Amino acid sequence: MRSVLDRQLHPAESTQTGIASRQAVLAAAQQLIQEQGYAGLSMRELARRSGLAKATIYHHFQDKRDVLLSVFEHDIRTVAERIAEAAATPGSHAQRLRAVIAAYFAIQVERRMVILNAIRETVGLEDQIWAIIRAHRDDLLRPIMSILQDAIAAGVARPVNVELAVMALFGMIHSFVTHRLLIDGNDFTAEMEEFVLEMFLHALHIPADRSAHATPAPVAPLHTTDTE
Amino acid sequence: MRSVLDRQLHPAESTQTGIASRQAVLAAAQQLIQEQGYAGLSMRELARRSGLAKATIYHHFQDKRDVLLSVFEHDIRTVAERIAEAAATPGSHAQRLRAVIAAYFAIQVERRMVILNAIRETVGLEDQIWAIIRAHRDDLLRPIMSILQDAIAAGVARPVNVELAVMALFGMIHSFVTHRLLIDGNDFTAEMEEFVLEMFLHALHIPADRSAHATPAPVAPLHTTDTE
Amino acid sequence: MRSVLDRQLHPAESTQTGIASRQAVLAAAQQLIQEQGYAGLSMRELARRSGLAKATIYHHFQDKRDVLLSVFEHDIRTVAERIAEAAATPGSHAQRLRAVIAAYFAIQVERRMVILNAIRETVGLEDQIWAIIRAHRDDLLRPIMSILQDAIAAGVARPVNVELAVMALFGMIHSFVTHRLLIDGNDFTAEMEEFVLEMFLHALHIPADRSAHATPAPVAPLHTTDTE
Amino acid sequence: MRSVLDRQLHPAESTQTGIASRQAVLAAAQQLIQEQGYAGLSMRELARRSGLAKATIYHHFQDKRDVLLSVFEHDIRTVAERIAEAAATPGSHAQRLRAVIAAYFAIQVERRMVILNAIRETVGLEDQIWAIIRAHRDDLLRPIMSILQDAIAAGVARPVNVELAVMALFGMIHSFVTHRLLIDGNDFTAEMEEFVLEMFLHALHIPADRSAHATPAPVAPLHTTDTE
DNA sequence: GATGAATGAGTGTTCATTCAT
DNA sequence: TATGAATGAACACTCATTCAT
Repeated sequence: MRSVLDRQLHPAESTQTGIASRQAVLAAAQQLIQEQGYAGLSMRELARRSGLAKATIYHHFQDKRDVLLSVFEHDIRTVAERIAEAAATPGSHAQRLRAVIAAYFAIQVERRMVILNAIRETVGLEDQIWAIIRAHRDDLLRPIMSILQDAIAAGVARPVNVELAVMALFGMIHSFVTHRLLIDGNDFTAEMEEFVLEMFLHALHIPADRSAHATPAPVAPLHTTDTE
Repeated sequence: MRSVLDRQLHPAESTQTGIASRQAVLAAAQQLIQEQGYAGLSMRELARRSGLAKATIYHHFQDKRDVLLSVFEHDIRTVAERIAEAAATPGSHAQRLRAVIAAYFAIQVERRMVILNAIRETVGLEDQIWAIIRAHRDDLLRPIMSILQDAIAAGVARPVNVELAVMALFGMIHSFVTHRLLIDGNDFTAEMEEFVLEMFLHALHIPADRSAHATPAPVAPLHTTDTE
Repeated sequence: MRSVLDRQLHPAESTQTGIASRQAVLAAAQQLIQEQGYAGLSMRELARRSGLAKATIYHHFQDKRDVLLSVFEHDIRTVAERIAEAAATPGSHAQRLRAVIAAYFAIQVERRMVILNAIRETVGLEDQIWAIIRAHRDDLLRPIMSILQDAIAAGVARPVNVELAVMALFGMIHSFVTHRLLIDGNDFTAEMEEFVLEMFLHALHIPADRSAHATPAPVAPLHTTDTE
Repeated sequence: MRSVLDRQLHPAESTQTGIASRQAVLAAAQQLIQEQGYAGLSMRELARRSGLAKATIYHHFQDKRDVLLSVFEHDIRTVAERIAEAAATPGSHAQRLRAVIAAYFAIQVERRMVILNAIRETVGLEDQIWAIIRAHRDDLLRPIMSILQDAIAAGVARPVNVELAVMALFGMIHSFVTHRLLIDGNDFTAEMEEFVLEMFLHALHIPADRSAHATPAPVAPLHTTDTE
């Protein structure tokens, strides 16, 4: 009966099968949310997909909210990891930003869902979701903010509010991802990545570094347990 | 029974009271969506708020989808009008962009809903919503694209894909609006508007024009019929 | 959608079929409660018995609480009527008390449920049930209290707190009814009635009047609409 | 797995902790029933309160029915003890009746539940509950019946069916307790006790004995194991 | 144009109980 | 003795929609 709201339990106490069931639910939930949005997450369907009885889900999670929050937290954490990884790419500021942008693009497209923007669906849940977001927002933004701070300190970028700059960067990416997923459908990812990078570099006066394209870290599918 | 999908009917056939009822439904729907998101739009509540019986709503709309689509179309049209209005502000390119940004910010905040991003909630409706968006996307983007094209033609801005640039601009704004509405709550609108404008101008190499702040067109509440 | 909590609607507005359905639900509910107690009143079963769909019940009643309260109020009102009727029997004080006792015995046995005592089952409902009980308690007690006041004024009975005396009378009857219904099963009603009357008359020093047995008013089944 | 229905097991087989667990369950059950009525006794909550796992309860009791019946039997036994104790008060018949009435009042109020009347909630359980009641009814009634028989034999009371008389007495008390607990809330216990005693004495023509108020035996909380 | 009545399918959640360990 | 895991059946209630009037 581990839950997002109940973290004091040590994770090793659960039996092997117990953990497996719990993760089966989370995996099914993640998949359902990707396919049908938050509103599409019905406990009935979740039970069907996870291969468990409805009542069994309630053995592992307090309620639907708890499932949702667990998925949400796991996801935001995974995204933060991916971004941090990409930001750690060696190379020039431009190269590192390119890697970050590519990674974030990849994650968003891969999941058909934009975490930060998808919040709006979850009206009655907002209070608890805020807490999770506030707790992880820094992890999400910090690696990129660091790059910008470095660049500014090095005199390579003009001085700006780096937090706002990163938010602006995320916004641009969201916009293109949404467009690609919902409107156009064609894959102009490479082109869009290039455009976003260029806009961002120009906005901050960072010189483009076209000598070599940084190879973005390969993006593993979410909810794989091997990286945890 | 006029509906979005049923436009061949001539508009004069409805009685005075008929039109009034239809608009009462639309107004109630718009209000409900703002308050509770798309998922919060239940026919029961819609009936209660509009003062009509549930069955009566089905006289004016084919089904819930039809109500949703009607609201959606009306809204996107209103937003397009506001943007066009703001883009028509006389002044330098920078001033006009400032007006556009301010207007878009105002609309989004005013409604607690970001149209383009909110689409994701409406899985299953997407097909029909796409049609509406595709039909109106140009109206939304064109006025701002024009400004950029002018600026580029005048040698004031560097040459870029103007469509992508406008999408990037919208994305940045969405990002800040979301943050303000859901995470922070404090009103840093002025600061954020300034930041977005500055980022965008720098990204396009458009010289800032601080001689005078363009006064954005006053934003009327949506769903007022007087402007139609 | 008339409900206990929603009395301002004028009763004539409902259609004939609407009223019929509402009463079918109330009748089924009354029957179920008799058979299985308050806890046995499931909406599922209520739908089955009343021949309506579950959702239809919610068209006529706000929720289960509303059904329960409606039945409860109707019942307590009916009991009050029966008692008032019996108390109006012409004859000596002893005769009238005998009539009242017989009537109350009959009602309780007929229904397998003792209203005033059965309250205890309805823990979470108590607040609203209290309101109904307080509103009707006087109607229940007053007719019998009148008999006692008359008897006291006439010097026939010793002076006592008549309200407490009537409560004591009800308590004795409940005790015997419970015993008969749940423990013994045999019908000693006549004997028990006689015993209760005798105890009560002695307790108040009212001389027994054995000249003629008052014929108790015939007890019609509850929930018949002809008396409303 | 000792249970009410399974008495052939020799009591010494249980370990010390086993007995403790069993009684923890009974104590929690008793408390839950007091607070929420019979319907409020859920195995889940029972597990939580008793500090045991749900499955463990099934080691000590066959099923929920068994728990209920065990509590019920323990309670009725305790009540019988208290009454016998009070009836053994030395003094006149009136004094002993006063002691009995006070004791019974105290028990009922203390528990917010009237055993004999509360049965009605437990439809479907009735068959087994009857058995318990029949087995203990005599223990409950006999001490008071004895007082009356003494009084009649001594020519102090008029001759009546003493069993019915005691049932009538219990009924009066239940009525006042119910009223106090559910309707009025104020504590008129002393006044009500006096009234009941007076009614009963008059009903049986037992002379009141106001020389000294018998001090009722102090009422210990139920489910204490020290008195067993 | 308007509505009360009605409904099947679905919502999330709790129930008492079983079983392998 | 003890328990985590699991479950089918039930729970009260809401959904968007239809239809006769």
